[in-house]
Amino acid sequence: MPELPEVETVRRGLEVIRNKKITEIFRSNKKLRFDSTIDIKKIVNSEVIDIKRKARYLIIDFSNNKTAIIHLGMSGRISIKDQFIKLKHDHFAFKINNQEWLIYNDPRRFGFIDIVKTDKIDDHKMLARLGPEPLSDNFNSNYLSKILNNKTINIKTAMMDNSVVVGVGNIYINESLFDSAISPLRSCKTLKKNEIEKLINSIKKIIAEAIKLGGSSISDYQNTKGEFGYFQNLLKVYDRSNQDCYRCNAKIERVIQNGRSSFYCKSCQF
DNA sequence: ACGTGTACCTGCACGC
DNA sequence: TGCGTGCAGGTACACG
Repeated sequence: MPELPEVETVRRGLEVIRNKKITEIFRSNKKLRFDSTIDIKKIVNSEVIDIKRKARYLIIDFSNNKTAIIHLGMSGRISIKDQFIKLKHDHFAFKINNQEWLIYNDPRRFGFIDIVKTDKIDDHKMLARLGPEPLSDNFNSNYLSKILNNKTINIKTAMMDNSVVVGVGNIYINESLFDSAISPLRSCKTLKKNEIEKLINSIKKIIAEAIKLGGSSISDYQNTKGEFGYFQNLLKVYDRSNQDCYRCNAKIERVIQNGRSSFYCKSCQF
């Protein structure tokens, strides 16, 4: 489900649990990406003191010096509901202040929850090798040129690597490459400085706009209130194979790169 | 050290 | 209707 804009939308929705107490916990016996032996009961009776996001990870700090790291995988969804009536694929749930429930549902189970000591969070193996946030000043053309100069892989695969830049997934990299008129097939090394600048600007613009619109609801993404995002209405290439290019009217092509679909226009992306 | 392919899992849309 | 196939927002790892 989620790239950075969707996770950020969920994070904002979780603000309603700030300063509230976890009064009860449910955990299914199904394994998520990590084993089900992680003891999430450690946070019962503690209060939520902060809700952050790093890359596509939700980071929830608790008053007892514990932190929950949650990733939504491909199909994870968090909702806040008045009642907890367990549905298929509900894998954990927190009762909040004895009144509402935060419920995690994930059919494919590629997501996870882990609980670590708050001061050890950066040691977590999933957070260890993350590149800059796309909207931060650290993600700039000096930084990116240095990285791309050494790479022989295609630009699309490189930009989806979380050690290069975080949170840019298959939807938004396809859109960003279209916006900057760069072919996803280009070898990193061949990008000129002005193209790198264009690409960075497109990524920043598109990610920011998608956050503003509450993310993209392609199939099942919803925010914590069960509402859909709107950015999918603005998608220009993603999932548009054989349809007309909005810029030049040629047909959008679909190719597979590193096992993922890429959509692009052969006649106006170079 | 880097690049590629595969595994993890369920559900859905499609064609026969 | 039913079955087989391919595809889906991500990430880590095992190979060459």
